[in-house]
Amino acid sequence: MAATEVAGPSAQFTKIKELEVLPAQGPEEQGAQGAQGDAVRRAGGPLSASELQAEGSYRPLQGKLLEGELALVPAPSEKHILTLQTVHLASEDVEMQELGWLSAQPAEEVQVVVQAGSGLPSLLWLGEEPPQSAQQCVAVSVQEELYPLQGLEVMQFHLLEENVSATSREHQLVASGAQSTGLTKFEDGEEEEQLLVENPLTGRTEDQFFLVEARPGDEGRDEIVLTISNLNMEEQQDKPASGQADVEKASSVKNQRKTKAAKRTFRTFHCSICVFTSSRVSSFNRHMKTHTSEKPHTCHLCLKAFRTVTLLRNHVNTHTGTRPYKCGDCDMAFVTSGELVRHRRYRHTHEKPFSCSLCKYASVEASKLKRHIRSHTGERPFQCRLCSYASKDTYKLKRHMRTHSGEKPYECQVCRARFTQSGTMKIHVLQKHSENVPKYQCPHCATIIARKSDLRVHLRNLHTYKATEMKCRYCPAGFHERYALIQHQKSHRNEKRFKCQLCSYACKQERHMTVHVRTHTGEKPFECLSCNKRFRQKQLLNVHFRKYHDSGFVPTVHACPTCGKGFSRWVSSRAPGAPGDAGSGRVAAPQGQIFPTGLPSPAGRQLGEFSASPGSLGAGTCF
DNA sequence: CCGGATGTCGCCCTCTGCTGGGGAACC
DNA sequence: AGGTTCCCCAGCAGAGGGCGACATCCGG
Repeated sequence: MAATEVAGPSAQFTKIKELEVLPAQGPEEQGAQGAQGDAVRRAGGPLSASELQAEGSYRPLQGKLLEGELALVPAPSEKHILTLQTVHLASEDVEMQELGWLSAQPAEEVQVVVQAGSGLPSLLWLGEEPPQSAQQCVAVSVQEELYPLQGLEVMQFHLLEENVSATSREHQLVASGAQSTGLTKFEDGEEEEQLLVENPLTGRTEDQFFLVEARPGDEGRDEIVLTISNLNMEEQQDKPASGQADVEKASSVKNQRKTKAAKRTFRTFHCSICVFTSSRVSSFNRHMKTHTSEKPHTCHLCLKAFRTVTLLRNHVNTHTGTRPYKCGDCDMAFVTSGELVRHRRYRHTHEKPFSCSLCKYASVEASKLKRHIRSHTGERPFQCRLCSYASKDTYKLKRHMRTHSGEKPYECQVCRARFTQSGTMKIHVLQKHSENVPKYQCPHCATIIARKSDLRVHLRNLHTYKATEMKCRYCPAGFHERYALIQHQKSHRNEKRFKCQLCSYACKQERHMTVHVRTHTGEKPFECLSCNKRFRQKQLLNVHFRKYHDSGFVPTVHACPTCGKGFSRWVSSRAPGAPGDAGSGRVAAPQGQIFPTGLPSPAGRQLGEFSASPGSLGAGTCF
């Protein structure tokens, strides 16, 4: 192991966390890419079983990295993905002392403790002697606040380059759900592919393999114990003459697997169209069919073609209604087993394998998590072609398009009113055509409001504390809540606030005081254009004009039902607020006259009483 | 080759909450 | 008589649940 020299990193270490998954890949691919100096990322390629499992809990970590908040405490059974993060280190300038030091001894298995959340990466190199520079090390940065350690049971640390002289290096960290060792999850062929190493001098590169298991240290989340299993040690001692590398593992199980692997002669099949590789020719052949458009199996009902008989059968089942997969807990049945599994998660088990790292949201499906994440990122991929609106999903855009088309697909069955959204119609039916409509009582006043959202507006407008004091219009009192102010001002309502300076007259309305003051000043601003007679009130002028200068004017006479005597006015003296009262403190008379209740008027009148003043029109008239 | 497991895309639905116009009450 | 206030109401968008249909992977 001492002979193993960790290749020097470039100016940037590729390391622990990044937004995307870095799937494992086959040795041929690695070799090819290494030769090209490219990154090993298999973007868009199919994921391995372990990756697929890990992807089940895809967690975008970028936002958290930036904000540095939100500690995750998921259930131990949750799956998490460990992604890679690029750590930029100016290799020549890095002060080694500034970083933590981890030395992986040339033993089969080494345990080191990393202080979590320190922000600084620790440097890990192989051997007892300190490295000459950071370039000979691998950066190990564990930011424990980014993910729960109990979810990271095993990692495989894969160094792709073998020499200090290399210009760049790549590391792969693969999260695995295996219980004890990451490699136990691999099927034979996969494992062998993982373990194959090429040496450039012999046509293969000599890679470094480590198995890194991370778990919380004794201090809980304050430190992290990395158990580093050296997978290269015996390779140095026991390299097969064929040149094919053999990689050792720490456990006896691994040793057995290594022996098994060493006995095999491998050949990998590399897809010329994509990055797929396989050690099984059957898998390879099957994969190659995915690149053809050949769909030999046609539905006899709709002529749609499918690649396999199974797909065709599932499709035909959608025509026939055949649903072989029946839910044991309800009456639902499905065409495929996957639909049943998903249904059971939604309705019965409530298992939600996809968790958001930024909030508590979890979902049954990855697509739902993907959609949810847009609410954090603000991403709106679906742009309206007619306006600036952009949506986070296709359905919202489609719904939005109704605002342009005017389409109202939802019709009320009672009144035939149409609505753009079903929810709007539902509220309409509830409020307009239902009994026992729920009402919302304001917790601060007696107001009852039909909709919760309107109650919210009510609370906002009337019961929100205002920093600046609001003054009463009529007195010096001040209030911080609008509702209290209004209630207080209402207490002034029946006050005769306007007091005459020259006599004891008082009234509620300023305009009445204006008229009254004219009785003191003698002012008569309203002049009859026909006879030059002047009046203090416009209303008096109007009455005068009709009576004396309008030949077509016929005064209405109200006859007393008892004696038949005629009167000019019918006075109603209903109590304010009673039906017929406009609520404005005015009393309506059948002639259309309005009596300001605040003005001096015949007192003590009851409904049906007659106003009889001395003068014309029999016993009483105001003319 | 088959079939189960898993992933992906799309559609539709519900629930929720905000907004602004209308109209009646109020001042 | 006119301005203001406030509840009613429909419009509209955000977020999430549930399912249909199909594709792909992989073990047997």
